[in-house]
Amino acid sequence: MNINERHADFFENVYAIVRHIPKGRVTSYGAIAKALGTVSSSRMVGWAMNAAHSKPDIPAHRVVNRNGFLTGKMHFSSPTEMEEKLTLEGIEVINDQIHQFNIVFWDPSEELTF
DNA sequence: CCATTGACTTAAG
DNA sequence: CCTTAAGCCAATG
Repeated sequence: MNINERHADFFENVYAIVRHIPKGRVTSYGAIAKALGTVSSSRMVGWAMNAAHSKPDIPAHRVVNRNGFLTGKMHFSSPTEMEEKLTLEGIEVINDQIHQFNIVFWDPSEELTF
């Protein structure tokens, strides 16, 4: 592959996983990064999400940090959009944090059955 | 081109 | 248990 495709591949990988997050479930940046084998590059997952705005069907609202906080809510069209969408999917959000995060958490590894 | 920042996480003190 | 440091790497000034 070309040297220029090296980061794009990572981005596409992130998109693929995020798209596969089941409705009513959430995951974390680190979990995605870990699934890609680059657990230390969890920041790049967040950056990929920022770039994901140009992509359709990317439920970025289902991706939160490892504490279940909606750290990225401010990056949406509306600061409340992320919270609203999660609530509509049956996820309880309290004070910008996902309630029972450990229950609704979705491990990307399950979808690694490519 | 160098410095700073950021939708993160883990480890160490 | 709470606070800091460091690693990560692209983007922006």
